[in-house]
Amino acid sequence: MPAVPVDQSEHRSGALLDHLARRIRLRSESVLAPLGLRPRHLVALTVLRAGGGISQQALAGTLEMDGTNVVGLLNELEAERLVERRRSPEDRRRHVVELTPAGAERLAEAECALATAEDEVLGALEPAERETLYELLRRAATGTGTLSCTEAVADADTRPGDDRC
Amino acid sequence: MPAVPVDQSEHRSGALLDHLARRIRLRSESVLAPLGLRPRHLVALTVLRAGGGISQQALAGTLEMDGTNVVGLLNELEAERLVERRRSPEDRRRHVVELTPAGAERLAEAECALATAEDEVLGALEPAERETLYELLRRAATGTGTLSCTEAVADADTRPGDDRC
DNA sequence: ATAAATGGTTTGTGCTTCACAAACGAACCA
DNA sequence: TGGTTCGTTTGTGAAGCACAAACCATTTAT
Repeated sequence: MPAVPVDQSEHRSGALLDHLARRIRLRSESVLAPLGLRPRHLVALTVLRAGGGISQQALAGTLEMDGTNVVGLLNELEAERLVERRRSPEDRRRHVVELTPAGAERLAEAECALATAEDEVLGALEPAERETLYELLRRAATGTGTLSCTEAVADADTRPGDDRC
Repeated sequence: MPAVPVDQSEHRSGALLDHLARRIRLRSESVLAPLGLRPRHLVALTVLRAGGGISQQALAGTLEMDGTNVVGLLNELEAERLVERRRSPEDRRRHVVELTPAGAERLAEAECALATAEDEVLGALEPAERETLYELLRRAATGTGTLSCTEAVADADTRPGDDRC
């Protein structure tokens, strides 16, 4: 038995994650509705912003949802020009899905609108802690190993003026 | 305009949280099924472990779900003796809900069973980071302000022998 | 060149979760 | 006594989702 003081590997985050996600989703739905979006859309847009130019089945893979349902989701997003399907030049069966400028803008709007919802749920955390949380979640979601902040920041700061919500 | 270098308040965690929660839930369902539990049960048990001896409508409040559906949830949990409803001595309309020893044990089992599911989803994070994530989530979920680790650890370590999964 | 496999699409079915409403008994409070 | 609150039951309806079947266009293998 090692001399390590306490075993802290018992802490399982699953239920907490589920709980918080639900609480945010409840608030998000009402906030997102006026924008014509549902939480699911937001997740898809976020994934596309993180790694665009992706095939539909790759998207279905990272979203871990059935391909047929991805079709419907993309139909809705494309109907509002938030997303674009282009045929891949290498394999013309494939659709390359990408966020349109309008989509990026709408996503930013939605995130702004969600600010209060998140503030409500994550109110117990200080700004720095929320940033830590964000970074941990992002890394877990993208599967990326340790990554300097620079990429994310560079990504978020390509919009010059409208930093304020 | 202050001299702060970059605005990092734009990072919204909602979609990421939703995404990760979904990924964990997908895996959890199959793992939890043999134990006769569903993710929702786990959340309820976790809440009860964190703050037991609570009334049903208080539980409905923190769970943010309809009271009528809480009844059904508790019925299922009580049918397996994981939870106990006792009438409150002060107000005999009220039910005081508490985790039974069997419930605590089952919860621990479930968390163990979920280890692999979480490992899969949170694989990109190192153990220390996962612990940080857990602590942030826990604080956000319980609404508790900055809190020393001691409580959580003391809570988790009342079981002496079975630390290993 | 012909056959088989693949990416995407459409349609339909069914399950599960959930919110919400209505009506009830029991207990509390005025 | 009457109004109110807690828990309960039952039912309804919407939404999210997985899954299957059938289809076209295209790619790949034989």
